[in-house]
Amino acid sequence: MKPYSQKVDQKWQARWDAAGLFRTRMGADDKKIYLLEMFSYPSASKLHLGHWWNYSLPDSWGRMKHMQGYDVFHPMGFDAFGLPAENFAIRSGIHPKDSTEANITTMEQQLRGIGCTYDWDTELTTCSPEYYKWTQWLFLQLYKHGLAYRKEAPVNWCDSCKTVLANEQASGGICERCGNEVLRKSMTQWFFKITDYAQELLDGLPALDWPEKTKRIQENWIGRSAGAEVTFDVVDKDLKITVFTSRVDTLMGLSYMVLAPESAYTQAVITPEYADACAAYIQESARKSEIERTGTADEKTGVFTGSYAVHPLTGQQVPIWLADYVIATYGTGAVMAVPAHDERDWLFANKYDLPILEVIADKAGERQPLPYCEHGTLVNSGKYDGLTTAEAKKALVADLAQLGRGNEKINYRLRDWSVSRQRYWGAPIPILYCPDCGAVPVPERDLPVELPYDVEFRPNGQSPLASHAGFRACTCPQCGKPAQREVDTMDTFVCSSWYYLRYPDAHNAAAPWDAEKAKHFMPVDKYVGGVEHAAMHLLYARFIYKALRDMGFAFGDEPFQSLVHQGVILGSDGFKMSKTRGNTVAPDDYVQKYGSDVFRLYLAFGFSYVDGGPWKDEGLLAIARFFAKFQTVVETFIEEGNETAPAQEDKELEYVRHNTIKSVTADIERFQFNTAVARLMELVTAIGKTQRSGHSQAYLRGVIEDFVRLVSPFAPHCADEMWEALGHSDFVYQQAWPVFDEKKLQLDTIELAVQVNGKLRDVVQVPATASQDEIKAAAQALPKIAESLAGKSIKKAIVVPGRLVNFVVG
RNA sequence: GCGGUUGUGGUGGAAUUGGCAGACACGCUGGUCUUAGGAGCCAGUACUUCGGUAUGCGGGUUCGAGUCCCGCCAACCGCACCA
Repeated sequence: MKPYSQKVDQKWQARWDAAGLFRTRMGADDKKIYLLEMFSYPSASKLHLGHWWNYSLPDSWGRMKHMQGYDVFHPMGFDAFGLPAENFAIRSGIHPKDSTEANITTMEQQLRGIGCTYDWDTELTTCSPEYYKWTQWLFLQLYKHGLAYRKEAPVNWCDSCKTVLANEQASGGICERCGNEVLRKSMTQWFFKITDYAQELLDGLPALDWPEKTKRIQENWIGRSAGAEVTFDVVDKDLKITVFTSRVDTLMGLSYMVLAPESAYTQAVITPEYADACAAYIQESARKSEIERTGTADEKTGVFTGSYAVHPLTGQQVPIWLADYVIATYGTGAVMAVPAHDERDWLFANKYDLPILEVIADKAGERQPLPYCEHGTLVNSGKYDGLTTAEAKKALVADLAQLGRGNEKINYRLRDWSVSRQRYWGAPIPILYCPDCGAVPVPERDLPVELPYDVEFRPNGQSPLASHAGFRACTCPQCGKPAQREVDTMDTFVCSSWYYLRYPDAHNAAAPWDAEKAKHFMPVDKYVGGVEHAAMHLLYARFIYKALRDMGFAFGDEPFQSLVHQGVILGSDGFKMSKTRGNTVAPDDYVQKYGSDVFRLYLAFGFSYVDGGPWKDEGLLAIARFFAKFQTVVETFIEEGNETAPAQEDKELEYVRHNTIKSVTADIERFQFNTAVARLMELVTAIGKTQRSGHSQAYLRGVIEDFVRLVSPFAPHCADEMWEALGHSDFVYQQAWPVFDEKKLQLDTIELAVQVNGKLRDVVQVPATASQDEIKAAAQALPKIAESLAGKSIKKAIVVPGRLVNFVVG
């Protein structure tokens, strides 16, 4: 047996490969596990610690599952389109395709070095035509079913990345990629109708085995709000304005209306007299960045439009204003203002001297200082006086509905997913524009629309593909006239919204997936990746999966049944690893010195998987020591030979052995790798002890082989090396996972804590079969307890089986 | 502002449903074996005035609270003028 090192890794990786050990059976086996980690972005730097952390530990889980008899499908691929490669190309002049392909080659090598159970036969790369052909096909399906559409809309524009961003990628007015401020710009863009699925995306959350935190983030992002729509006439105009409000109960306190500067109603209500002032205001707010607009929440600005709206119930006329505290893309872009009961309206009304009408008192009917934004009782509201907020909502909506002026309405903060990107390195949108036929989808038989190589990708404010004549010029498939291709590419999140469906049949040239295989393998049983995708990838993928179901590709309702977010490994200084801080850890250095298994086992042992924590070199040394220890145990066993003696069990060791099997199995199952390793350490200590005392070799073999099986998910190379040295010619991966024997965990005597009034006083040894009375008697007989109880009366004695006995005395 | 997470020894971290707080390690101390040891083995290691006190702080429920409830504090995360 060779002492464990990187050489051992290489030896076994080669053998596993040759044996095709990790190839999935792909049969109609009922016991399947689809294990998936979020695929990697092909970066120029080597695999970093985060990759090891993200990939090696779920791999341990998958290895156990395989040994438990599951057909484990564990694929890996590359999310290969996207801005970093293109930005790198702009800096270096190296083509994104070339750099990406080179990076992938390197990363594959390094990923193999971890020793994960990937089925490389199903590897996929989103930037290859064989993949993006189907991304384009997906776009066409969505288009065909009205879920992809084109509209001019205010969008998030990053002037540094020269592209539009989805709301999810421009959160807080900051570009998710480069950190620059995002500008608002009106552009014609392609959108996916994710809002059609808002309610279902919300409803599906409770049943998912996902971190609650992540569900909250999605819930928050979808932002359901129940309220009402109210429609107002505009004086002297043939125009109705509909607003959304969650406080229709305050309708009688209406004192003005506000439109977002970019709302659809805006231009129609501006009277000639106020045209200049309004135009100036609209221009001014368009110029402001998202940050400027939201940063000064207390400072409201606005301008009167010259028009008046009519209160649908009282007929009273109220002025219509423009103000950029109203958001064009939420609700209808128009709101009714009730300054007495809304903080924003309060500030605005005070600033511009608009009337303030108090209509809500508190629940007891007492008037409150304004603005009063709680629920309460109606006052000054005519026939609605005295109703509670909830009652008033119902009554008002009913009255409005009779007049055809209102209805209940659910609103969502979620907006449609903007997927157009004015960049080169992405999947071309499979649409063309014909002067006669308009936007025409590329026929499916003509897919893929290939991304040309010889393109000037340095940004000049328009899509790089626009300047490639050969790409742009095409023929309309409907009328045969010259037409022009769409020159924008798709958001890379489109590519990653469906990749999990492609894996089982990654190289199928005839279809995006094999329906039978997809049905068999979906949903993903365990999905592992960073929490930063909570409101992006994880939401998009759920949407696409549901949309596919509704388009007739029925796999199920949810793609990822169980989700785990790995924590973050910090530098040894406790800060996030960064090059500028100089606290990064390069896995390669450690792996060369200690081998993959030592590194993996340290990752398993040193941190809680979902929390992460600071890196410590000393921890790694401790694991190296543990390796030396258990290899010595195995070597000593082999050298001693003599397995002919009768196999005589060691009772104490049997207890540790079966306790280890039980705990390690449960701990790996719930991703508590650190405690699993702790139990393995206890087992090795116990085996060592037995080995040094008088022992039966024939018995020890069984225990040692169990240990090798149990440690193999964390240290697969070293495990196979030991397995071979123990005389086997197959792989540990093919062995059955040990099963614990409950009988071995039952001891003859057990130890119970003895408390007096809840305070620990002593412990008592009793036979495992002792009755409650016998336990009480034994406990009272203890000198310390007798002393504590002396002169006091026992009011109650509580016996918790297997745990403790508590005497309550007065 | 709203929603959420976290807070345990010198350190990393344990503690299924409330039931012996600090598993397993690191570090430290002592012993042992060694020509030697950054190795192995054994023991100790929260604080303590030895009665007790301890899981961010203050209350509460309970025979019993790190765990449940209420109120604070701190750090972090998500959303944020969403009507």
